[in-house]
Amino acid sequence: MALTALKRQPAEQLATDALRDAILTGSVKLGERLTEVELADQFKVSRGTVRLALHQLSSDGLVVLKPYSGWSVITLEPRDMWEIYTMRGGLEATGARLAAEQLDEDGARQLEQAGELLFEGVRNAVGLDEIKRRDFALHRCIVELAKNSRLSHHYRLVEQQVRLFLSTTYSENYKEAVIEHHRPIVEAILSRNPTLAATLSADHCMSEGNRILRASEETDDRT
Amino acid sequence: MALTALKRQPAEQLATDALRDAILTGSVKLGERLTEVELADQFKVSRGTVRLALHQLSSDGLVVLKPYSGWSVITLEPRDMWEIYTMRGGLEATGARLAAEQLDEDGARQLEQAGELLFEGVRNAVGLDEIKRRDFALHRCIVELAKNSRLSHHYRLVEQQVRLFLSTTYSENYKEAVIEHHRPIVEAILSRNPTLAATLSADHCMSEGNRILRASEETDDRT
DNA sequence: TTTTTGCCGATTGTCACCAATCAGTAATAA
DNA sequence: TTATTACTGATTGGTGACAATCGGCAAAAA
Repeated sequence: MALTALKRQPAEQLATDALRDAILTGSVKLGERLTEVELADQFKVSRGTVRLALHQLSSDGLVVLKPYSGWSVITLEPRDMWEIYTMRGGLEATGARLAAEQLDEDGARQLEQAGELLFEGVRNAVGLDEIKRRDFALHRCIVELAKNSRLSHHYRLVEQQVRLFLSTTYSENYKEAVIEHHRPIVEAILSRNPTLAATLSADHCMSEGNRILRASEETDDRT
Repeated sequence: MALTALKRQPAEQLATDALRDAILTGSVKLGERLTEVELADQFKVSRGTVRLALHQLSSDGLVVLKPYSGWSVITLEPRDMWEIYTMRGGLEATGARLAAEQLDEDGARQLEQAGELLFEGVRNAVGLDEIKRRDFALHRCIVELAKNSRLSHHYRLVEQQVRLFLSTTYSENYKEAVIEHHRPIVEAILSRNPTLAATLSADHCMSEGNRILRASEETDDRT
């Protein structure tokens, strides 16, 4: 008798996750219109269930509802990118500060591991998607080390929005910068320097934000 | 013809707001159990509507759902207070920094006004509730000056949680400290010093958090 | 032509009913 | 007695039908 507990998922949760995933992977586009009946048909659940899912995602800031009129996936203007990256910077700075203040043996090990995984990936030139994944994982690791569930929650929401336009914005040649951007942050935390860790994190996000903002402006110019 | 647009509110919104208000004012207690049917009866709406409202408040972190079992208002341990005040500090620091960076004539006027309203209230000894209101208003004013809708949104959520245990934690004798705590922050922003504004804001929240944490520990000791 | 009015299809908003699940209790068997 | 099973009430999970609202279009009036 050593069976793993199988977790039932209520349909509302499944629908929410499925739709969220569809939005984040870009299989439903930004600004696309969503109707409750159509989604209900596709997911093979009732409208009420879809409705609940949509409201959840609305709280997460991924879709918006115009009353009695319709749902649609949010759109992202340059202004939104600024907002999102500013938020990310602020939250990560808080996270990095707390992480550095409270770092223990176990946390140090996790952080080193997450960092090394990213750096190793860059050196061995694994796929760009994989690098992105490890990049996100490192940032998330830092935030988790703050041991603040509310911070983690808010950060997850912002991270989602980052993914949202990262799925449209590409960049092959920023790989080299990854190591030099992240290494100092990791080391500041490992050496338990809260102020430095916070400053570096905020700056890193700002420069990332500016880089992506510039990239998207170039794209806009072409059109 | 100069009639103000009357805004119809869907029942879901009304229910959400009413329940939120009931929780924040303490007319439903922390940890109290909530059933969908009972709420539906009281609000004179259907269960589906209440259900939607509860899910919304769940996203806001005010209530929690144990699947197939029941809803209840969240409870707040000392650990939660630490989390909340840490968050608040981080967000306000970000807000204050941005406010100082982008301050314009109009913003400066609003900030001075909000500050003066609070300080004047303290000097003239208006009610404690009124002081709290003006205190919140000043903090909110600063965050709004950052002109970042996402920051405002996240801050509102955290502010709600602050109210949640401020409704149970009292303190008559912190009035004197109010001016000396807030004045420097306001002036740092007015003098457009982002770094100082951020630091002061974070420190202010931390000390507030510690004060309330101590107060609640004393209360716990008595029981 | 221009403005107003009424209509219609699409979509969300609301409701009442039934199903699934949980937690505690009583009945039953060892 | 003790452990297992079956039952029961309460609560959430899910569905289909109906009502309210919106936006655009066509008909009618000016």
